[in-house]
Amino acid sequence: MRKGVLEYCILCILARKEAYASAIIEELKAANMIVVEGTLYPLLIREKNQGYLTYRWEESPQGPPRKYYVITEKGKALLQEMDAAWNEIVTTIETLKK
Amino acid sequence: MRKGVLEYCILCILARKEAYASAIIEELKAANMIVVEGTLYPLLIREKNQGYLTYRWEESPQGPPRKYYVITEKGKALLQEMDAAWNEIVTTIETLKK
DNA sequence: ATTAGTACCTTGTCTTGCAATATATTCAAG
DNA sequence: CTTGAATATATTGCAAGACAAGGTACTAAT
Repeated sequence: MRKGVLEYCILCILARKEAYASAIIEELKAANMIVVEGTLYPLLIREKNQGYLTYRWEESPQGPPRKYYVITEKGKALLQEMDAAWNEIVTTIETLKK
Repeated sequence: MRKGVLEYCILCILARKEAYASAIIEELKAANMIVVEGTLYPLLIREKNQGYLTYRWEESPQGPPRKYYVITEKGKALLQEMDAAWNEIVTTIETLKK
């Protein structure tokens, strides 16, 4: 059921601070949402291709360089839309539960 | 983003009272969730095949007979799981939003 | 050199949402 | 008595997304 909410979660995370894929996975896990790399990488690439995200390379203190993703203005606009959509869904469920 | 939540909505509706497809669509529309027939029928059939729903025919006061879907015990159990999953997702979003 | 750890990426499969279209029943109007 | 409108159910074909599995590449320590 988490399907579709994932994209929203990613934008929420990146709206607060830029991050690289493995860090995003960790943060989601801490928030109780399990995501694997095979899901996340294509998603990030899609978002980047659509102009919602951009990225820059940064050296890692240990291991290969990291790809830090950054949310764009367009991405912030999308996030606002998704905030609204999310609230609507929550309201819908509440309505059906009453 | 509504993806995946749909199944949950259907079970919520049918947990309260049995209903036929067109009525479910109307109820969802009233709760602000647009669903079309090509989405709902396959979903209902899947649920039935997995034993979460069953149905019975009933004459309509006007038009062709209606297929009233009824939630099963197994369906109620699934609904409980989905309640838990849904609450978890809501909590996750709240965590990420803080 | 080899291994372990970290990180990025791709391929193939399955599920799901939807547009478009088809089929069937009832009833009323011509 | 057939045509059309309204109500219902159902299928097909396409596209998007989630994920398991597998692959590539860089760094540092042994």
